[in-house]
Amino acid sequence: MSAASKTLELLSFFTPAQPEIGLSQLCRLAGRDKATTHRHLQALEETGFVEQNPLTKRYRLGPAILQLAQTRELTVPRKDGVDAPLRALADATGETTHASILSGTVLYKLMACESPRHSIRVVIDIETFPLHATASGLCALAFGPGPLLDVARRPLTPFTPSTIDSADALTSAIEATRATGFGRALGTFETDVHSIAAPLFDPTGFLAGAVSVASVATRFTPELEARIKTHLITASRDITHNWGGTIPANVENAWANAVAQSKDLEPTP
Amino acid sequence: MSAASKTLELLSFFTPAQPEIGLSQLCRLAGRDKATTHRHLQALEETGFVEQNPLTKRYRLGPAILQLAQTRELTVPRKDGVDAPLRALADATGETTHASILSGTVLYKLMACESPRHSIRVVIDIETFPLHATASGLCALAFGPGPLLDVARRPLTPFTPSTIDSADALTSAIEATRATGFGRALGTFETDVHSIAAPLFDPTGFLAGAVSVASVATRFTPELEARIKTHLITASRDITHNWGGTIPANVENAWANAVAQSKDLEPTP
DNA sequence: CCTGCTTGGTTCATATGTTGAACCATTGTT
DNA sequence: AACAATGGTTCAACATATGAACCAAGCAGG
Repeated sequence: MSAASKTLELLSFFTPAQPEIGLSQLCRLAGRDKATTHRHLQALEETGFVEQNPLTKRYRLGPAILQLAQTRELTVPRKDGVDAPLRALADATGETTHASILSGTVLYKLMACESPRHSIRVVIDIETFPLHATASGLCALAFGPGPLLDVARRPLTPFTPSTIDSADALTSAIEATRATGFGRALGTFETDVHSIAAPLFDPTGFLAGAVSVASVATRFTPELEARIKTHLITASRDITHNWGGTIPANVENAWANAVAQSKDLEPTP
Repeated sequence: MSAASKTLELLSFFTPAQPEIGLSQLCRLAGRDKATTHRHLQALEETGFVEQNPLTKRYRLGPAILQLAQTRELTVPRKDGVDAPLRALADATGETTHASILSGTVLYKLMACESPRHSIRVVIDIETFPLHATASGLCALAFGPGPLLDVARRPLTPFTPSTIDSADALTSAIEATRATGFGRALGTFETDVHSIAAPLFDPTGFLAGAVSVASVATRFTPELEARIKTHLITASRDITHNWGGTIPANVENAWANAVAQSKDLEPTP
């Protein structure tokens, strides 16, 4: 691992839950020497990526980040165009929703939105989504670039007893995702969290990310799942459209089939 | 310069004007070897700070930045609370306005706002403000932490024939800023750009940044200057208040004196 | 006042990771 | 076909990162 990577890694320890970190604390978190960490922090401070609270001497993220974020959003507008559909999806389903974007072989959280409907709800507090264990990840594997598969297989970390742990099981999960147009992850990342996700596409037709609804197992009935799926279709179409892309025909077809089947199996009373 | 700094420096070449940069181009911009730059980019890509456009193979800023920006804004809310006052200031003065924040010894651009009043207007296209040559910089020097002075003196780069080029001249400019509560830079950074700035403060009473109006020399009359100053006071109070701070008494007094004097000298007809 | 604990920060010999000229593979242009 | 771009890779030479040990400052308790 390069020195630069190690330096950049430090930034990932700053989260809304812990926005200010002291030198010693950061050493423990990163598992690195104090001198090393200090020099890394100095490099980050020089370039404006962190700054030191003059009162507490602790470090926090710096202003340079804001500028880069602005440039990024101008270059690849993603946050714009996600907010409204994500909120609408949360309102319609009464569950927590989130959107993620694929960069290289990593699926990053872009935004999450909780519905106030239930007091027990899922909170998304991870920054990147494991590809084999989440609904969004399955979408990425099913509709994203090929090399993703090699990366996903590498560790196949078992988060829960239900986590997919064999290459075969993963392949069939991916096939199911391709067939229905929805990623499905029932307690495979966190027990009692059931998620359904739909893919998102950019103007070039590539998979750009995923939108997902995370529900609590105890209230995840087939009716809810069907409702989530219909609203997911809308959300995915809206976001993809806002990003200047269109849903590929094969995905639209898969959705149509999936919805038709669920109607056959569970006819509305 | 550390390898990490060099890596981070690469990010600063991505701007709204040039959001996608190829490897060779970036080598030229950074003046570094191709292999070096490539490894740096890989480190940035691993951590999500840049991503490669799969079509053009060129690099652009990545999604990790957005998350950090969100955390930063939650930690130190600055953008919120600047937008409205800055816009109001631009409307009231008919000139380009901008806000900057101090981090360590560097004054970073936070946001700029152009007024559509005149078709000839100032455009802020720098990312950091030289302390000795800009109105905002003088505010930082006058009201900011002491060590800033040592840094400002180091190069004293002459941007225009009017740029302050001696330690004595700088000292008296800072004293003038302290006395009036306004930083004044008439063509010292760019010829024909006249700027007035007021300081901004955070909850701990430290100088947090500056708010500034940049006008075109040919229309910069004493009347306009007076109007800019009164509106700057409002903007500075508003932003500082939005950041949870208050204007120190000495600054308020300086403003009161400055406004009274300008009224004596230039009585309203 | 001292002792012990924490914190942020610095030093310097060691060796690890970084560097860049030269290299290859593709692509588009003349 | 030859040329000149592009992105990307290799490896010996060397510069730079590393971390144990160190200092100074602040704080709590006896």
